[in-house]
Amino acid sequence: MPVPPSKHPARRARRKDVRPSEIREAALALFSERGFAATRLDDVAERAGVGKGTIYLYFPNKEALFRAVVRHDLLPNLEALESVADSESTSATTTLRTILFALLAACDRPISAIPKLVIAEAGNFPALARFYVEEVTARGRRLIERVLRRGIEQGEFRSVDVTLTVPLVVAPALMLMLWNASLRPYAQAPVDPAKVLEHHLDVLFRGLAPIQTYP
Amino acid sequence: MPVPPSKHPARRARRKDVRPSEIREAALALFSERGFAATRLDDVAERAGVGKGTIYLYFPNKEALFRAVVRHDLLPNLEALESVADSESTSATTTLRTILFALLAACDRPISAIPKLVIAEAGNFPALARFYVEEVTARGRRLIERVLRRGIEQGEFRSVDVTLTVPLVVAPALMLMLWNASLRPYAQAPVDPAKVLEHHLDVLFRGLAPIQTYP
Amino acid sequence: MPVPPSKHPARRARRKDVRPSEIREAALALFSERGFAATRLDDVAERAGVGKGTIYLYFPNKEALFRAVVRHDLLPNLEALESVADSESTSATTTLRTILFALLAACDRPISAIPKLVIAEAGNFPALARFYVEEVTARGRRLIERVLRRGIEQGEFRSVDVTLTVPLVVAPALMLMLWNASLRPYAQAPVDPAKVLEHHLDVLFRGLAPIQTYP
Amino acid sequence: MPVPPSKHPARRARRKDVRPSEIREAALALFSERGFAATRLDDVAERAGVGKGTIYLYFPNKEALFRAVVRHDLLPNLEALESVADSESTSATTTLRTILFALLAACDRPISAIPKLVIAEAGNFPALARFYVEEVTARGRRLIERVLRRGIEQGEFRSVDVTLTVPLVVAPALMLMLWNASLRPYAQAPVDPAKVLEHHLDVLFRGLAPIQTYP
DNA sequence: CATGAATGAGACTTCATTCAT
DNA sequence: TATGAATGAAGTCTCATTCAT
Repeated sequence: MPVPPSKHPARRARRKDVRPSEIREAALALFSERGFAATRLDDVAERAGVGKGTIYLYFPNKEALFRAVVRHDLLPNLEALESVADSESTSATTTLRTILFALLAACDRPISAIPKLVIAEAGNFPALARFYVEEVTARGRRLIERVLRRGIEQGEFRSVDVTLTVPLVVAPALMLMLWNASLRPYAQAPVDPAKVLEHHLDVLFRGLAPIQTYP
Repeated sequence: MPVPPSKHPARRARRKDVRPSEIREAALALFSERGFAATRLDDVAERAGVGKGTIYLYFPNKEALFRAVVRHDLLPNLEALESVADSESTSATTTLRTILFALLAACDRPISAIPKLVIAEAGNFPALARFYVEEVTARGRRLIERVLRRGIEQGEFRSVDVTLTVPLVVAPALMLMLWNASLRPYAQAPVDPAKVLEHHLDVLFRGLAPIQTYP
Repeated sequence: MPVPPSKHPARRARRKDVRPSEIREAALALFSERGFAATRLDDVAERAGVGKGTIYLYFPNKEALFRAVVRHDLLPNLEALESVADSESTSATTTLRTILFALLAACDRPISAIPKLVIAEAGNFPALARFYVEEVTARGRRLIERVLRRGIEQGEFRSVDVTLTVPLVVAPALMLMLWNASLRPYAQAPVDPAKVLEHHLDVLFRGLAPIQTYP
Repeated sequence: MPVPPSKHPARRARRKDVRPSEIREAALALFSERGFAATRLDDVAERAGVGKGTIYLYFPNKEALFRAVVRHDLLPNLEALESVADSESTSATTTLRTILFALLAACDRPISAIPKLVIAEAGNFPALARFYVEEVTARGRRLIERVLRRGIEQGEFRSVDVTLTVPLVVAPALMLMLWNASLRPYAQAPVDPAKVLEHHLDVLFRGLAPIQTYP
């Protein structure tokens, strides 16, 4: 019954409102490495530098922590992308380049593991999958569609079906993200993601270029 | 004289060498739905129509079953693709189309869940990840590279860096596969994968088209 | 992940259909000593001579085990009492004596701890409390009422309100049962329960005796 | 100049020596509902309107709180009963009536749950059980014995063994108390406790009446 | 060969207790 | 004095694995 005295007096000094973030960060790191089921909350606690029970002060259970991890940073980042995309001061071409390189840059941040996690666990967490589809996938799709439409209106792209084009635009960037989050450590000679993306934009923009008509 | 009871005469009558396949199939189906950790061997056994202990007659443990599931069908399918790719009777353009539509067709088969599984579990099964990288990813990459090189030599494509081009070619097809295996059930208005792929090929081939020089 | 081989080959030899009884018996013994919450399932398992997980083969959770423990032996015993009570071959006086001494005899059996358990946990298990009230308490009450009515009709007892009389009849026996199951080990000079019951019947029957009228 | 924050001025203003009572009252209420183990100290603190840590300022641990809850009000009440019983100004019959109705009246107060609690937890807290047996049960027994003896001496009762008679006298009242504290909420048509007690006294006093001898 | 009852390590979760503020 | 965030021991329950039949 009795609990012996603890030995981490320094911990309590930290501001209590950063605890949830620290726990989420630790959880994201471990979920990324091992997936949801294979991550033990003990390890999350240790990595966050808190006691095992502390997690439960901020998250009612493991699944809720997982949801929080997935949802927390996604929308701010998506909104940042949207504001970039909808500032019409630049060409659609430049905007797409900016967006895709922003995705590439995100590969160095923990958040880049989230797509892998959601893909892996969609079957076990339908509500989360729906959230992701509606708030991330669909919103991202509409974002790209707007840019593509603007490009077509401004004569940068030929008149393609934007709905069919979105996947082509984002697929290489997403693949780099997934690759980065899962198989890259096991690959021998990694290709330079930035070069791939540059090449992708080159081929894509040629493929979308207005058809030259000669008088 | 009474005959001793014999409860499962039918089961034993089946050819014993189909058991492993049945177990692998059941396991693949469940791993696809729930992932490796969340799949119970009881459920695999039930779905395969065998007793729980029977699995251990053919696979030493759960991880080995997972490896077998991942490895079993991949190489035959890859070899089939390779033989298609290397039959030089057709244009590179046609070959690529054939390959990508073969990937799309695989989306209706259980095997299509394997990339998702490998991506999800790479961190937990390094040996499997290495196998996949070397025997599937790298081999597939070389396969596409050969076709691209042939296309360049034959004047179908302009002279691009094939290593950088491979991801562009396959990314949309892989994305469709992953989407299909995870988030599609939660999406509202699904796009037609075949149309996407057709559009992808259209844009890709325009993007790779030899640069027109005018005299 | 892997579980090392076990070391209780002999256990499996027992007939599997006695397992639930063994587990219930062990659980009843421990619940009686410590109450529901303070009883660890590990201890139940150890006492039953089975592994910890074995309990879950027969009972879905601790609460279900508790319910099973409470419900299992009650009804058969109550039915036995009812058949005694309703065999009208003897006087109501004798029948009551038989019933109360049967309750006293039950004090030496584990089942005698059940009233204590139910009283203690009624607040936490309303469904169980309702079951007990309806199937044990109310049924027992009706049983005694029938005997009392018979006694009145046969002129053994004066014409009392049987509903009000039932508690008077059973209270001392129940108190002995509760005493036995909880505080008796801590008492110094125990009174002889049989003597108490005998005295109770003496006083009770005098108190219920028909009023003598003299001509 | 700003005034430093002071969040709970009202609480601290309360006389500090009422805190323990408030905590005991809250604890008694919750222990009664749920039992010792199932009651969380958080809930006790909340109900008492204090912080969780405050409990430990007055009680070294949960068990000590339980002991305090059990012991606090018992002795004063018992003493009150004793002073009633030992004021010889009335008949033993009236005294017994007064005592039993005092017990019945206590059923409406939280203290009435204590017998249930002690019965439930005797096995886990032997020291408490011994206290209860010696200071409550035995003392109560002696109290009733004195009254019975007085009644016999005064010719109100026939010459019975008082030790054997005590349980008969108190059992119905205790049963009403236990019933009230546990199963009553689940019963359909409750009997009127006062009527039961009145009937009990009627039957008891007839049963104890001196035997009429006719010259 | 095949089975499924049995096992126990291990994970999630709770909550009594502590202590810096 | 009072608080409540933090802790970690301990309990319930799951499930991969074994083995007697």
